[in-house]
Amino acid sequence: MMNRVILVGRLTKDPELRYTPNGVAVASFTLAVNRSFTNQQGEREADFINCVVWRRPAENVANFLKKGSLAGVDGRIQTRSYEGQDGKRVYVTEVMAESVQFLEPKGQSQGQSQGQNFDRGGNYPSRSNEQDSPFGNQNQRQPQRNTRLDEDPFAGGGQIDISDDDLPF
Amino acid sequence: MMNRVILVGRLTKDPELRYTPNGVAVASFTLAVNRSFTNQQGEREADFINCVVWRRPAENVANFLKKGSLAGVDGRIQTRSYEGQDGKRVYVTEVMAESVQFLEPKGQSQGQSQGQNFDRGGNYPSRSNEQDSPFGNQNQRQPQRNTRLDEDPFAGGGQIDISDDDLPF
Amino acid sequence: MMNRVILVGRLTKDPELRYTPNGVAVASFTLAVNRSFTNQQGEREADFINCVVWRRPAENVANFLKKGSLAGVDGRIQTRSYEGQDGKRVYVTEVMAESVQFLEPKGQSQGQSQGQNFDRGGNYPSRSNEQDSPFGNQNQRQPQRNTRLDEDPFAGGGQIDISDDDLPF
Amino acid sequence: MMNRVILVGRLTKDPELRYTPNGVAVASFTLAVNRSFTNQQGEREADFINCVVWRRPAENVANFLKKGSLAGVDGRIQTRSYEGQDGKRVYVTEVMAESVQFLEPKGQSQGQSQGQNFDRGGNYPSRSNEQDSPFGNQNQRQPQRNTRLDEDPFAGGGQIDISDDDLPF
DNA sequence: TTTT
DNA sequence: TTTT
Repeated sequence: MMNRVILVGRLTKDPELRYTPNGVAVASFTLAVNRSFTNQQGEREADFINCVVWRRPAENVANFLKKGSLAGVDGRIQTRSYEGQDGKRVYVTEVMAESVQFLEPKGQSQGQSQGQNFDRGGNYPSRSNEQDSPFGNQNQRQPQRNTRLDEDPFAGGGQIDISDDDLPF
Repeated sequence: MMNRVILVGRLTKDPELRYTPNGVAVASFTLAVNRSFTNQQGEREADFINCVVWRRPAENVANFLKKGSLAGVDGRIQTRSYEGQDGKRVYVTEVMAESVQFLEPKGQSQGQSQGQNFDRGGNYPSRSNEQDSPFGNQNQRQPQRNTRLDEDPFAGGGQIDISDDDLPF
Repeated sequence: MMNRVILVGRLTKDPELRYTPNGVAVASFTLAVNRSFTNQQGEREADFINCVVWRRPAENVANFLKKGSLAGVDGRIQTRSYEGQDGKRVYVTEVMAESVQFLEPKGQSQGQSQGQNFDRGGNYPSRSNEQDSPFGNQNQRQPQRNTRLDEDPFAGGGQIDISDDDLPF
Repeated sequence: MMNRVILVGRLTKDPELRYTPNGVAVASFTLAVNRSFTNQQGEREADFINCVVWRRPAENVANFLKKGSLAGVDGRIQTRSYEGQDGKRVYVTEVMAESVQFLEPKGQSQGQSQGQNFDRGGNYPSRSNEQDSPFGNQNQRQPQRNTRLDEDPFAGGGQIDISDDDLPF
């Protein structure tokens, strides 16, 4: 089984940074990737691809990228599902970024670190629980949260009234 | 802008082959790609990734792959949206396969063409309208169909009563 | 069989543009790709990866990229061999770019076409002979040239006295 | 900077497994990747791509893959150079595999672990010195060996009389 | 809900 | 709605 995605595009908005109850950082952002071909009307469309990063690179993304920034992503496609507000299952396909590359030239935008690679360092817990570890082991009132992400980070859940352990991340 | 996806996984079901009103073949299928790591429960999960192919490779996919077949995909992530039955916009992220590789060994399953590459040949119309050309130019009662795919090939629209030019593909 | 390479890096020199006897353009250039990790001395090394492009994108590369330009490449790894000057076989591994992306911001360097994708258009001969077609069919005094490239475009063959049909491309 | 390679092909020979003086495993093998197109003579050529893996996945490769095995590689292109026997610099381009996927069906060949992913586990030292750490820090009579690999694992150095700390890996 |  |  292989699963590899590489993208270069521009952020449609500032990235969103959140923390799990256990203090693990997650950033989410959408990349607009212009197509290399035009449609029948001669227009160049774009794909809008939702991306997620964890831990240190998440914080780097939040610090160095903003709406319009040119960024590269190397990661995998990930699918999850959650219960929608109407009670039916919503299926989500997004890119889990393993490294994010800042492609904005030095000095342009506020980023001082051109071409820096926001890699997952080697000092993090084993990859085998990278998705689930953020939720911790204690206090599992909604234990399914440990297997699959149960909310959509792109759905704008911020305005919903949630207690700490309801947090999607 | 760059957009590249490579997947190797197994079909969750037989592929579905359809034709646009203009006679262009489209196949859709879902690839189950097992993750290389395990979750907190020690289970190996999978991602279920929807893929679409057009034209000749679509027909090859329909002829040579079936539920459980091991296949490789080289393509791009594509996003589209359509009007859901409840009137609200549904956003779809899927993989538009440019070539599909049959990785099943010879003789296993019915496929007689091991390792064959279901490439888009060179004899097709220019890539610049690959998404839209299937829908043709005439009879545009729902002209938005020419810019964006307006139905979800994975939503099982087959049972809906549609006339020829309502076909999602 | 699958073979896909994606690179983002900077040109180590201006690209070299040549033409085959049949007038087909080939550009070659080397991309310096900084590694995301440091070595034992704490230095960040780079990989220097030779790339080749054909036809229209070759001319775009020659027109829009120069030493130091940031570029993205989507292509395949290609291996060839040729007779070295000492009579022994030299093996070459390089990237055959299918599309080249100019990632330099507008106005920076002379390139006026930021983010333009130097794709192979759809109007070229079928992919099935993309490597060989440049050499044409006539005048095959060195017919092996039609099967495999026989000189190294990165070896600096320019200073060698060659007649038109000795050209490596 | 981005650097990503994905390959699916067959081993041209049994993999070679070596150990550094410090006991770190390195496997090298060549993947034959058939092209998806044919040349002017209508023949389907192949690219022969040298690959290297380190540590645990190196041992898995040595145990489960052999000549003819179908394998997938996810990694990066790496370039190095070493002093040739004639005193001139030899430049090498190869694929440093980060994970190797065994694509042979169960029971075919000796491999009992179909579809297993020979990933680099999470329990290894940080990626920042993945290339150099095998050589250790002590006994650096040829200190350049710590910065760049100085011999070609594909050159068949086995027959050369070398003491332990001369080992290329 | 989309970027230059 | 998921594959071996």
